[in-house]
Amino acid sequence: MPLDKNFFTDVYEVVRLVPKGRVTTYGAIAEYLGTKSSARMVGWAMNSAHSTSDVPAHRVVNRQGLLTGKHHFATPQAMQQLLEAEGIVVENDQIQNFDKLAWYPAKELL
DNA sequence: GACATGACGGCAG
DNA sequence: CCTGCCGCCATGT
Repeated sequence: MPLDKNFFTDVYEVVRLVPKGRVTTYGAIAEYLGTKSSARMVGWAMNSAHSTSDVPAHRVVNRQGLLTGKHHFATPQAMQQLLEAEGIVVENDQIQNFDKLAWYPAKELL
């Protein structure tokens, strides 16, 4: 069990801090961590987050507000269902009012 | 050890 | 406006 997952841990923490009914993006998290160029790593961290029940990965979407990672959930519907359960409107895997729901740790959590 | 891929994003053409 | 490539780091084959 490598403990060098400080990066991952940071990602989990930020995602966990996302207010209910809000969503964040891979780029936002990456930028907050200083590795904005490595947005992919954030996604990879989410992959690991799958084992962590404390990480609401469903609140993490890409820059377009598109549920790109829904396929990685237990079921492709789980992500959208969870989002809708929080009051977020999702249509065709696309979050509506994404610009309003977007939560940027580097800005909001400033 | 090298090549290909991945829950992304930005820039160039 | 749309398409394509590169960068970034880690993992799998």
